[in-house]
Amino acid sequence: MEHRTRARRRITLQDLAGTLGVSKTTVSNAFSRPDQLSPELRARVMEAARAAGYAGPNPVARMLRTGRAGAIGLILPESLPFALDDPATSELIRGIADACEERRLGLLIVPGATRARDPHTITDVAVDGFIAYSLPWETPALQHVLARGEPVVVVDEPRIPGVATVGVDDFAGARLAAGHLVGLGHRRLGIVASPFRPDGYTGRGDAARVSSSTFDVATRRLQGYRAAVADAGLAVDDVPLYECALSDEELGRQAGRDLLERTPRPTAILAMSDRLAIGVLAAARDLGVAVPAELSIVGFDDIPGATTSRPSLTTVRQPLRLKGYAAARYLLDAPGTRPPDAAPEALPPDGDEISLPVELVIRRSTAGAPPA
Amino acid sequence: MEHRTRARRRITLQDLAGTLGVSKTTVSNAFSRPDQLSPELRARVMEAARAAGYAGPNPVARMLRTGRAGAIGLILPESLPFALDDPATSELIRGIADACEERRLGLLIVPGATRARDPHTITDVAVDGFIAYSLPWETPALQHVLARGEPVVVVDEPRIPGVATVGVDDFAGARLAAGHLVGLGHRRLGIVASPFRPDGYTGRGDAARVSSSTFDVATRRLQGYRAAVADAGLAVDDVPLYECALSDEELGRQAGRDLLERTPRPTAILAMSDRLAIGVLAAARDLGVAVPAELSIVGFDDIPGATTSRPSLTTVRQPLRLKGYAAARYLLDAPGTRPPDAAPEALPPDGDEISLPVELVIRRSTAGAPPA
DNA sequence: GCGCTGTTCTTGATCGATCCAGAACCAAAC
DNA sequence: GTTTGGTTCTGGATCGATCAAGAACAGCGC
Repeated sequence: MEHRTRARRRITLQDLAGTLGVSKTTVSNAFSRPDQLSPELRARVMEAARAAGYAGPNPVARMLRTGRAGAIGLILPESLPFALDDPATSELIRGIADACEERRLGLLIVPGATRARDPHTITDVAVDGFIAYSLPWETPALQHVLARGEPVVVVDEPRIPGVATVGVDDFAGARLAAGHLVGLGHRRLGIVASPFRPDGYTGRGDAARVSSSTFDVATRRLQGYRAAVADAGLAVDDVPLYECALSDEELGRQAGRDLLERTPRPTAILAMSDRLAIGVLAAARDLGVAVPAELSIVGFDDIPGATTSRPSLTTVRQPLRLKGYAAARYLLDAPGTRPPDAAPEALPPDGDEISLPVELVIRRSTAGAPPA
Repeated sequence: MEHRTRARRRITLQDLAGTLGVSKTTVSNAFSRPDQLSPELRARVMEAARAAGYAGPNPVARMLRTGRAGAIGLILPESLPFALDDPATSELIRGIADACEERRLGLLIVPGATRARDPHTITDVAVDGFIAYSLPWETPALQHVLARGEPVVVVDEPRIPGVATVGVDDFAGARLAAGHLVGLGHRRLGIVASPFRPDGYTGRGDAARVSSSTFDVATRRLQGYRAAVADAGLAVDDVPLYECALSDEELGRQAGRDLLERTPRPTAILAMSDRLAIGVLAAARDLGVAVPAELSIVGFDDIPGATTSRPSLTTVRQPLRLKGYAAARYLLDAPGTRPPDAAPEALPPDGDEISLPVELVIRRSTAGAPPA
């Protein structure tokens, strides 16, 4: 037991150099730059290292010296368990992981940014840059990252001047969705929204909340919906809105029930995410409303579950996994980010906004409006 | 543009101390130990920091000095996308994340350990300890971690003398599953196994592969199955075995088809994971074999999908999320792991094996054996 | 023999913080 | 007036590596 209590100081590169009678640079080279020393000496060093139980340079010391951390950080708004439950988020993570594997980098996850007031977890973490996903304006964690001056790429939101952002054209996507419905003859629509503010509110739409929204994506999608509604000559204010604090099936169901119990009942519902849309599907089932005969539903995202739902979901597809991949690649390759020795020319400027394409995918949850 | 190219050296604690005319220790204390200096001076320091754009101590430098990294590493056998697809793995991650949030630690994911020959990704990462999940014997990445002497907790496998392991009693669980089936009168069983060696083999059982297995869990579950079979007075060697390279539905289906096309057809199939079992369910559907009337199926794990499958799955429940949580807690609290200042007494010895309980959950995929 | 190029290895500075021991100062206690 | 005690602040050593510059020595051509 003694060997643990005594906290025998771990052997260092310096020690090893000492016992070998060579300089520490040589030992360092043996591990990190094998071409810089003769094969025989290198073999001797490695042998001595094995004998001494030295497993290679301390990563932290190396980081300090080189300035590279070998990992990127992912800042998530909610807890990791929640993120894993959410297909859109986990697709995003897959995309980021794809890029990390290409570059052989670790992925450091820092969840719960929306809740955490304490910057501790963020500031104490060693990464080469951060990806911040779907955060409200003024998230303290994000402020700290920006203050620290580390490279950051934001995915979806918030758009911050001078900070690179990867996202989709939410306005166009939403407009496409709503345009599809009005094109099918629907005149009584309803909207199920993801949150406008990160305060846990779930309930009927509230103009004050909408106008003070701290979530860009929800705002832009709403504008897209309304643009199509207005284009069709309908009154934007007549479209009922239900806001859900979280994008999950249960709240979508709750929203669906609220909207479907109104009179006149909407003939079509726009949901800002597929999970919400699937919840609305459940609400329709609960209330005996036939989809798509009596009610059309359009989601957003095109998560895997959108094809397997009953009926399958018409939705706005966004390339979720690609979004993660693109964000990571941009983070790693953009000028502010890449190692100083890399050529700085011919790279996109900082603060870029990368917009990935969206596409309306028509499945079985939408059909012509029922006769009035 | 110039400000980026020029790579203006980032301001340090030292610089700040210089401009303020105080010592760096004082500045350090202002950030990390506010009680060590007068409120006025601290205010001055913080103000100057804000003015200078200094966002707090460099985490890497702090790590080097303090020896704490503020994150734990998770070594996964496959890619992260695969892990996220696998409900058992993602439950485990949830559990680990629970513990990380309690302790406000980051979670650094290092995937693809089975494939990676190059230790680079592992050795370059700064963490306070590793959780290694379900790795075959002699995974190079694991060897490196052990060589480095970092605290490690293994989840499930491999069991290594002197290394703490968190798992379940696979033998007992498997025996329970098989005992349930023979208790129902089944005499012709089949087994769908998770891999015995990490070489991508999928196909009929092979005694040589089984006896040279590098996956402890599969081995112990097989032994558990066979123990129950032997207890019932049946010939162990008569039970057909199909090995799947990966624990996913598609391979389970393939295995199911193989087993169900044999004559005599098995009346019950034991699968080493729920995903495999769900694949067997699909195979039965493909071949028009009624479950449970003509075929009983027992899974392992009790993933969320086990209740929603048609029919719902009888399975051996293991507390997946708790397993992750327990592993992380053990890593953080066990003697080898905790910061040197903590009291070392009254803690479990190193190399402990924590075994979490399993439980047979009987649902609708099992029933009495059909009349011969 | 002289300079030249190239390989192999070493020295000393550096990355940016924390920590330890102690200095300076002031107030209370004897 | 000296001691004691308690804040508050400082200087230098230290964590464990990498890096830039240069020394030592070899081989090669002329």
